[in-house]
Amino acid sequence: MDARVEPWMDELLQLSFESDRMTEKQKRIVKAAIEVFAEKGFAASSTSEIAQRAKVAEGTIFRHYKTKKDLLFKIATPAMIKMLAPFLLREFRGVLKTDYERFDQFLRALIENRIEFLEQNMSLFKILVQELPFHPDLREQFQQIVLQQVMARVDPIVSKFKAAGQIVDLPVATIVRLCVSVVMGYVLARTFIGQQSGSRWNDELEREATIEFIMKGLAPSGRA
Amino acid sequence: MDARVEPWMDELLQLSFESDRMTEKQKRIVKAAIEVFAEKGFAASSTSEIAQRAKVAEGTIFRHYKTKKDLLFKIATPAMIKMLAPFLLREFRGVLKTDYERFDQFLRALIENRIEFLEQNMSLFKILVQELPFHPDLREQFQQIVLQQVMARVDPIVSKFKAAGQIVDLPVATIVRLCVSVVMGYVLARTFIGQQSGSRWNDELEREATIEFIMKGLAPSGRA
Amino acid sequence: MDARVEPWMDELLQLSFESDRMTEKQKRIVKAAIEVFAEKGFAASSTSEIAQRAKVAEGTIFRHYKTKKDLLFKIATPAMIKMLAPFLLREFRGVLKTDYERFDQFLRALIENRIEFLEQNMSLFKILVQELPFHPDLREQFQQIVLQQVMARVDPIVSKFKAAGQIVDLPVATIVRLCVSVVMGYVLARTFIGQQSGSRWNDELEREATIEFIMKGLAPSGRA
Amino acid sequence: MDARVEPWMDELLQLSFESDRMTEKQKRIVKAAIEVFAEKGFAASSTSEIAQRAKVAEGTIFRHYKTKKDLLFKIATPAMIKMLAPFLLREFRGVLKTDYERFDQFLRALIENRIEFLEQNMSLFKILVQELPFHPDLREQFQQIVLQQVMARVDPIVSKFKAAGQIVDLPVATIVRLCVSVVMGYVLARTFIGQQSGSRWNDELEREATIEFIMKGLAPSGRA
DNA sequence: AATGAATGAGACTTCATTCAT
DNA sequence: CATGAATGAAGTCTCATTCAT
Repeated sequence: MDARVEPWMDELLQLSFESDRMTEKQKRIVKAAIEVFAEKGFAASSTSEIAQRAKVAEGTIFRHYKTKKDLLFKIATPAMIKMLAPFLLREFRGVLKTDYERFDQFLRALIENRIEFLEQNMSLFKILVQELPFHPDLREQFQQIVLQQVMARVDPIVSKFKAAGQIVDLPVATIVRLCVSVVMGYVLARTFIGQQSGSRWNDELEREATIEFIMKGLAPSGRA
Repeated sequence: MDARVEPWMDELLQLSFESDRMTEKQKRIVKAAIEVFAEKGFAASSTSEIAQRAKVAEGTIFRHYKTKKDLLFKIATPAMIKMLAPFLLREFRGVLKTDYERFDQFLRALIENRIEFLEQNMSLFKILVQELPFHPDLREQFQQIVLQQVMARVDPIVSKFKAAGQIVDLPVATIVRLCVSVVMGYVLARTFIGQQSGSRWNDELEREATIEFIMKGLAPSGRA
Repeated sequence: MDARVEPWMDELLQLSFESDRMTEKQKRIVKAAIEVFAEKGFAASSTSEIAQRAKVAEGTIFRHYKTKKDLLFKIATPAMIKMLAPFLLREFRGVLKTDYERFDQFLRALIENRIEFLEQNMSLFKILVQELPFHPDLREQFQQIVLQQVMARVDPIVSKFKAAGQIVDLPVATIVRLCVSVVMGYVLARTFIGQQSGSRWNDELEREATIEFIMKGLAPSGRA
Repeated sequence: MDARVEPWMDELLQLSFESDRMTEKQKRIVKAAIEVFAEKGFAASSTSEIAQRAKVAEGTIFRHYKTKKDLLFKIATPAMIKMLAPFLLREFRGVLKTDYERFDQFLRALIENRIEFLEQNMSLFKILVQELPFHPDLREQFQQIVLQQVMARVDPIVSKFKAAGQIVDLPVATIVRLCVSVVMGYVLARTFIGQQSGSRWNDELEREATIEFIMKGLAPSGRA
């Protein structure tokens, strides 16, 4: 349970919180870059626009980030890590404590925690999702950090509930995939549909329906 | 049930099958463009590379498509329509006949039909998903064609199963969202994980688990 | 004597005379580039200035030459070859016919032929001399083409005169080095000093002195 | 014989030896600049690389040298002077004492002295040769210092040997040009060819051949 | 219809130089 | 004196698009 955080992970974690060490201008650059990348996509974003929005000279960007791609990576890597912080950091690990008695308690806690995060970091999330398919190195990072680290921490918890007969007997990876799909779908729908002017999106209802859907979907099969 | 296909829809449908009217070179251009767009993303693709792959002169592309964006649209619009063909075209509407007795029969038929399509048109699908966020006009088309048209046809069917007490009493939009999320998650996982060299992806198991997950998740709540 | 021209050499030779195949604009670009490179040096030359002088758009340069460096190379390689044409091409080989009875006849013929060439191609020569130290690949080409090819052709001739006791018994390479040094010195002085306004450069005298200096310097040692 | 050193020359001479007054950092800057300039050429060298190699901040360079070009000049001018030191400075003037009985003694002494210097200052020499063509002000300095000063001192010596019938009756400038050409050719060949791995450069032989070549080339013509 | 040379706007990036600390 | 972050002009190069052939 007390899975140790590897040393290199510590380093990464610090990376993701080093915004303290950034100069004022660097922060403006990163903020502007996140905005522009999210709005137009990485390839369609120009460093000149980023510079303008950040109110710095274009050259300043390249003093801090060797290339445009470097800027993307220096944004994307910490973003990944922040998304996983609850799974990695001791102080965040409260949400993962295994003494939830019921799976739906655990699921609800996790989902609510991450949904909140995603909503506050929609742009980062969008950039990640958009660019992962086009940058093999980014994708590898994602696999190593997200898939492996998260799975390593989630597996024992899910396994426990499986053993307790609370959820269906499927591979943990499959269970996680199903959960993630549904939650992502919820977040996307909320973002796209919810933003539309005339739409009526009853968030409470949708969230409840989503969680219940997962719970029922994962209920042990031979329940009858 | 025999929802009429509106006139403008006819036009669109023809658009999506007008490959017959295309010259040999046009077909090569479209094929090359789909490849390149899917590989690198629209913004990072160059017309020159498309021309090279299509083995035509750069100028030829612009003889058929006013701009690069026009090329994207002339690819994306038919793509959307092809994806919806089963919902729109009479001859395809077999999969949607409402005389399925059970919801899972209907779901299974639909899912299998569309999964097959997606797999054969992965590039088109990828382009659509990638570019929708960046092209409001494309997005609007998507909403008008996909959301409205499909919902118009799916709604009565789902409503029937709801009325029959076979599935949970949630808004049809919510039910569709949940289904689509899960299916997309399945397709994505299959594509990403399945392609990895050392991975063991038991497709039959995963697909069955996915469908069962949906079925259970949508089972009427007060079932007991 | 009828040393065959190797196949790859044929190719190179054609390269150096393919100006026929060049479009009007390409010729202007090359001409402008030679001018600017010679005036400012390669590194200090800007493609924008070259474009202006050639009266083409900057982009046009890069349609024909992938990079600025490519432009340099596409200029330098044929330049080297043209300089060696008399040593390589059959039709030029008149100057090298070995039936000169005396070494000074041979030397004089060669020098005058090459001096004339150098004067008509001063810019090319200057570029070569300036850039050779900074481009290893160019230097290697130079060594393979100039040093090896020329030496292969000059060696038998010089050896003959050596055997005939007309010139000093030193390694051919040394003899060539001494001759080349002196001729280069003559050309450089002529160019630098001769161009100065108030200078009195008696070309006939200098050239004669130069050739006589070489002849005497290379006279057999134990002449007495 | 005791040609006075003009006052302004004193200043220059001190310039070239003022390294004593340089701070530690200045010395590092100059050393780094010489390295980089020689390696890449002035135009292709960046002040940032110089700063890095000198292990000083970029700003520091500009505290001591107003511009990059100023740095070049502050390097090049003393370099010229050092090269001429034997001709200018009293204490060095030993090599130039006119009481050599034979011209070849004088020549040998001078050549050996300068060759040694060149080899120990190859980078400086290379920079000078490379940049002279592109900086008119540098060139003018060179002409005023080198050509005029050196000629003023060399002329009487060479004239003496001419008068004594030891060497050919050509203008002193011509004689000097011939000597310099040959010596430069020797130094260049030694540097380029001698550095190559598999090359066999017999330095003693080459140097002796070079000097003998000059001697014979300059021998009085009507000697017979 | 097809070509591909030509264009020029604009992309990313470098760099000498300045200046507040 | 020294620093190094910041600048913005200028550099190389790409690219969608046009047009004469």
